[in-house]
Amino acid sequence: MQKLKQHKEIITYAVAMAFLLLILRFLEYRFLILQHEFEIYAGIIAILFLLFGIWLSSKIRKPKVETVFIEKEIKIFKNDFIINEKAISTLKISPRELEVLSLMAKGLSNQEIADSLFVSLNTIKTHSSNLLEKLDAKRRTQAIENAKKLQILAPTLE
Amino acid sequence: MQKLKQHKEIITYAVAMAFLLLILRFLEYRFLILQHEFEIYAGIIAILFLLFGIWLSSKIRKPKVETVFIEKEIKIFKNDFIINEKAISTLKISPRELEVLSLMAKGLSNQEIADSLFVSLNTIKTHSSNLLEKLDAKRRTQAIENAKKLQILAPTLE
DNA sequence: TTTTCTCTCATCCTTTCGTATGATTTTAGT
DNA sequence: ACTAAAATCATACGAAAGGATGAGAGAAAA
Repeated sequence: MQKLKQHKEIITYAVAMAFLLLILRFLEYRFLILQHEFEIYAGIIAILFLLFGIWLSSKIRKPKVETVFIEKEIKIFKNDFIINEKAISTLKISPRELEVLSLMAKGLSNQEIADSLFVSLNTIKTHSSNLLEKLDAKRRTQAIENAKKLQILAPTLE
Repeated sequence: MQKLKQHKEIITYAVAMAFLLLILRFLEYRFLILQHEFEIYAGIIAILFLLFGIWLSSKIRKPKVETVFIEKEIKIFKNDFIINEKAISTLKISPRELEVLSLMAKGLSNQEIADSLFVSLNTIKTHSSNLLEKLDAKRRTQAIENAKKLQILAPTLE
């Protein structure tokens, strides 16, 4: 059954061919006796097979495949920021330090950070110092820049 | 002459057709006398016109074009950062100040900025002070943050 | 020519930041 | 119970950063 389906086209052509030959036979026995009708008979055959050829051709011919590449632009927003947890753990930055770091990046002073976290200025200074060392920075501005490059901090976007 | 060229194909088909009919005639006079050879004659006509039909079809018919659309994904990273010229002009930030600002954002100290711009530390301090006032900031970290929010500086992306 | 702007540099002073060091307390894991 | 890491706080000093102010040089606009 599957093979029948696979060779469906070939079978179709074969049937069509057989049908044409049958017509041929029919015409042969019908008109052969009448000698003078031969030209008409030949003409019919010619037209018939001409048409058959045209039809066959359209079926047989493989369609030209034209491949068109549609360039689909996929905009990737670099805003889909994912915190680089690995960097944080490898640099051994503690949660509290990270907290301080993010407030630093917002432009707060040590005193302001201390106030908002309800700890002393000295505590923030210690965190700050540790952060600078862990982030290999000499200044807080550099620390912030490095942290953003390492995707430890989200980029500042409007 | 031009018309000849324009109808070149049609003429070709006409000539081919005429040629085939000529063969038909020839075969007619050649084999008609021999009655028993009629089947062969009919077969030849059939094959001939079948082939002619196929050939004709291939010439006449427009080639079947099957268009295959393939979506090609093009990743576009959207860090298409555009400097907010308006903000710069409304805040009256001078080119030199902008230069200092961008170096600041990279984490350089005033001394390092002075060295890289071949000016004195005092000059950079002046620029820095002016920048802080223009950007409504109390600290350089805040100035940088504000500048990035105003799209005066590009965001830090890896 | 005069004015304005930008860039430059300086001085004095204050504030903030950063380093070094030590100590206490809490939390979490062994 | 012991240990290690984290968080807290402190003191003291030195290094940057920031504020206020004045001033000179050069270019461009009025």
